[in-house]
Amino acid sequence: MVQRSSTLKVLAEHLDLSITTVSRALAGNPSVAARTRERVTAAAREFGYVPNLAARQLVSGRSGFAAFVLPVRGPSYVDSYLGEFLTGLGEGLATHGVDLLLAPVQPDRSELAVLRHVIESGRADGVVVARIAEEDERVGYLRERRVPFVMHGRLLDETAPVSWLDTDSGTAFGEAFDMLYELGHRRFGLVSITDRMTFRHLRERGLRAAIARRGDQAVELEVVAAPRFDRAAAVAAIDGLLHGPRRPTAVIGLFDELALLVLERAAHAGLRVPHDLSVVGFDNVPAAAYAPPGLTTFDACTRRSAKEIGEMLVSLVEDRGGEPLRRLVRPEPVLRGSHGPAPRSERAVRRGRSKP
Amino acid sequence: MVQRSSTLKVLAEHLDLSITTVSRALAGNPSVAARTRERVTAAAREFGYVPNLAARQLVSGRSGFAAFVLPVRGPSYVDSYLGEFLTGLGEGLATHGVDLLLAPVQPDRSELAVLRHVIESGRADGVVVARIAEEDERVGYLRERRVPFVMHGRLLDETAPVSWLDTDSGTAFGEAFDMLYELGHRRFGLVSITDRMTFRHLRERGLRAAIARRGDQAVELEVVAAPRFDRAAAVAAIDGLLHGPRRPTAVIGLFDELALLVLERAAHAGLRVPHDLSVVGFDNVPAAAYAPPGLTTFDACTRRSAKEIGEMLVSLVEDRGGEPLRRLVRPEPVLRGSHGPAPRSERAVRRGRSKP
DNA sequence: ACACGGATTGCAAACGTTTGCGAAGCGGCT
DNA sequence: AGCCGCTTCGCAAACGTTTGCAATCCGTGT
Repeated sequence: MVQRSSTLKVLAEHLDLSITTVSRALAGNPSVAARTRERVTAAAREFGYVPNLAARQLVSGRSGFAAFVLPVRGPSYVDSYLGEFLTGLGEGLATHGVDLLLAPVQPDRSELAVLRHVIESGRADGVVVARIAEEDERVGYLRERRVPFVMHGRLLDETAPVSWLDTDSGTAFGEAFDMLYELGHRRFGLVSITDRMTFRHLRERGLRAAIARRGDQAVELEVVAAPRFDRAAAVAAIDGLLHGPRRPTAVIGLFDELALLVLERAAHAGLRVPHDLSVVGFDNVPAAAYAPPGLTTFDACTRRSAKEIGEMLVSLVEDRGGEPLRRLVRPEPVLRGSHGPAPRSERAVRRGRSKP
Repeated sequence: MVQRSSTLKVLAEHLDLSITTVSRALAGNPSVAARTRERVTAAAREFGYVPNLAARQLVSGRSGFAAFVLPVRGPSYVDSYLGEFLTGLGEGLATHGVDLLLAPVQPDRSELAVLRHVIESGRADGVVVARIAEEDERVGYLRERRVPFVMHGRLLDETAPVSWLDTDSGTAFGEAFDMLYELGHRRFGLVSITDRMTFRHLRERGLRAAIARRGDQAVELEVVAAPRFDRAAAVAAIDGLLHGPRRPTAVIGLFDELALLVLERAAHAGLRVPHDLSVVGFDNVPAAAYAPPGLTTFDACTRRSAKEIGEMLVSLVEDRGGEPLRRLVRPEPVLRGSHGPAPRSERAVRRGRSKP
């Protein structure tokens, strides 16, 4: 074991004081004389005293940890989400002296089992949960167990008394549609996923709501989907969309990774972006800036969001039983080169059809 | 506080046994009767008992944590390093039941101070350190304090008895040179950083060694550098290289971020890659695949490396005082479109000059 | 002289484990 | 009957804190 650092007992003996007084002096308790406090703090500094946090936790019941369960990921991914998220979370927690507990999930265990262990063993005071599924057993457990937690993302049930921060991607998808509609597009494609994540639902809903608001019967929307991390299936779905009978002039990816794939398949099919096809994504991953002609997308502000999530969690842990906290952050549109006016021919066709 | 989960005391009372026996039964101690052990495990399962780890740590002296200090980062970066690294680390630690402690550094504190606190407070049994500087105070502290730790990267002093895993980027840079030389390139540029990180040194050295091995006086190398996260300075340095009197035909970036910037500035200067200029990077960040014509680079295998680092750290913590562990992983070349034969004109000029 | 009150300090319990050592029970042997 | 040894279990200390309560000291007012 690492050579133990100085303890209260050592300090107390050296100062000829009781452990109690030393403890109180360091805690800034006003009942200890100013002179004594000075002696104690001086000695503590000299001895390099740092309190043992396990011991403190045992009596205080607080661990000073916020937990995050490390998602199990496929072999590879074009995604800086995790790094940005954890960086932000760290920023949000740092100011309150809270550390981050990253619990990896062993191959044979479920994410819920890991979460349970972290909580029941008293390792963490609060939890942050990302990638919310429509039926999320983790959320169910945390609520029942009355553990302070904050979700990155929302539940479908808006009335549930839970704390969350979400990027308003529904509205963003609506904005994307409006922008593309103004540019003359009428035939839309959406590349989605089959996984039952709430964000899929919210984004599709946002898009459909915007379409409905417009009230233009000429607007068409074709939705294709593939399992989240199944690249081959996504390629097949996108190719189906691009080579279908009524190829859309504008395709929206549920997130950048899919939109980038659309860019790739479009190039492969000889389609020029944005001349023949407009493409819009969501997230603003780094690669979006590099893929020609530059992917138009929305910045999810992951890092900033995570920072706020950290702060929310801290305040949740401090005053238990308070009202749940909610926060909707507005994603920033990032206009690059992958969107443009609908192809002339299409516009002509449309006009032709709309006045027969 | 979170409602406490069941304790040994509760179990003991319920089973009419002593705490000692219950503890031993759950630990699989053979001195408890088989029948008793069964009763205990059954009750433990029924009560959902999970041992309090703070209490266990207090007596065992082990926290079950590996610590990683969250680097403070600039406002943005094209980098998936952190996410991949932590994912891999999690994988390496998970099988041994070790959790990851991510310590964020408060704005007014140094990274070393955070590390000190984590260690002295007994929060972690071991540490992993990345981004090794030539003079690294963190490493100095950990060695002196005899804390088990593993570095991602190396010290310049090869003889120091410390554990590390590093990607052999020096050799990779040599390979890059050899490949480009075979393609006819003779005038090389290296875009480096001014920060005194050991990997800068190793990569430059690897490149220079390969040049020396070749023993061709016609080979030229111009090195430019900028502070690590200063994009404007990097742009200026690269532009200087590209518009200098003896523009290189091949430019190597110390890492992908710089190589991608070279691609950008080359396009800006009207240079075609790889026709007029070859560019090679290192790391294989996701964006490298998207930036046209595809950045030729080396895969740093971050995730796999991190997994091994996790395993190394675990074995280091288990048997203290063992020999330091070292591991050099060979980076995979990823050949894409950004390298090619040296421009014809250049080759002609070279031939002309070499036989006057 | 005595009581009182405020300032300062210490005692001891508690948090939930692990573990060295001793005790009890019991069967078999002499 | 007495002893031994094995199996099974419990007592109590220890890990390093925090904290309610009591103790001490000292000065002041009556």
